[in-house]
Amino acid sequence: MELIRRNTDYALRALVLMAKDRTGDVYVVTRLANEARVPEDFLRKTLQRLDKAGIIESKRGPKGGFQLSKDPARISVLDVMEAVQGPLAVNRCFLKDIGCDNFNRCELKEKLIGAQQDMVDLFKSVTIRELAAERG
Amino acid sequence: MELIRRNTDYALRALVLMAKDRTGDVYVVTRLANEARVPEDFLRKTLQRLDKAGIIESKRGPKGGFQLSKDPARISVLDVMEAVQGPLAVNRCFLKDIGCDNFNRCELKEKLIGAQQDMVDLFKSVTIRELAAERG
DNA sequence: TATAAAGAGGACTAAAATTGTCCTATAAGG
DNA sequence: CCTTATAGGACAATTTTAGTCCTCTTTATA
Ligand code: FES
Ligand code: FES
Repeated sequence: MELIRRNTDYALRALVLMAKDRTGDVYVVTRLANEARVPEDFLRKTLQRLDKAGIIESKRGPKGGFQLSKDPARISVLDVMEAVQGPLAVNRCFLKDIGCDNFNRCELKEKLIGAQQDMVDLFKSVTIRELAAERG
Repeated sequence: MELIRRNTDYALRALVLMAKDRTGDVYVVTRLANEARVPEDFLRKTLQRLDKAGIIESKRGPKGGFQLSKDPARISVLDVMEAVQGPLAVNRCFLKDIGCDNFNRCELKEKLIGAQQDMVDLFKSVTIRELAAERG
């Protein structure tokens, strides 16, 4: 099983493209999609989520597009994952909007919640800047 | 998104039940399923995978059932996850049987593969014994 | 040896999630 | 006011997950 779904993967690729030349430009989805070889409409919907999460900003109209709204060093892979595919949990029980009627009696959860926190921290520590920095 | 699917969750619960009283008993799926409040047939299929992975052993016939074949301290959550739901990867590209035609040129992979290894190590470090030890 | 109690294994299904596509609306520059 | 771009939602195809069911094999024991 993979942790990163297609849409998150696409989002990461687009963000890296944007982070590479920090000209402050606005990027049109058509171009990002071509360069990342990714379905355009799907990418656009995904970028809209990043916009709502405050990771990028959208501008409509001619000369419009998407633009980073943060320093790439301050955008973590976790931020992107959670913006695109929702909260990251080890077990379904630990998701707020699902929950578990057995939570109080459950004997598995302490250790697993610990592991979940470690995992979250792990992906919080990898940033777009680092991804963009690989091989120049 | 959650890392542990239903079948892995069920498997963990069954393993913890087995680990709790180390009488060396053989456990019938009907009983495990009742105690863990889990669908019996589905649990049986899941336990069959644990058997193939060498984590438990099955015995057919009357007085048959499943039995731990290792010390619970030597069964990690990762072992169970991989036995039940296959290899754990950060990105689809990193799964052997899927792969990626862009792998050589890809600029995202180094950091992400590093994170993947950390994640694997993390779940390798949590054992059934620890899960079973919670609250007596 | 007949019977019954288990798991083995595969076919099948239902439901849910993922991964898209498409159409209309809205915003803004020129 | 025309064109370029995103916004947003409805829709569809595919894949995955989760589960059920049926038949077969193994084995203890009456
Ligand atoms: S928290 Fe739900 S069963 Fe453990
Ligand atoms: S390894 Fe497949 S695109 Fe990065």
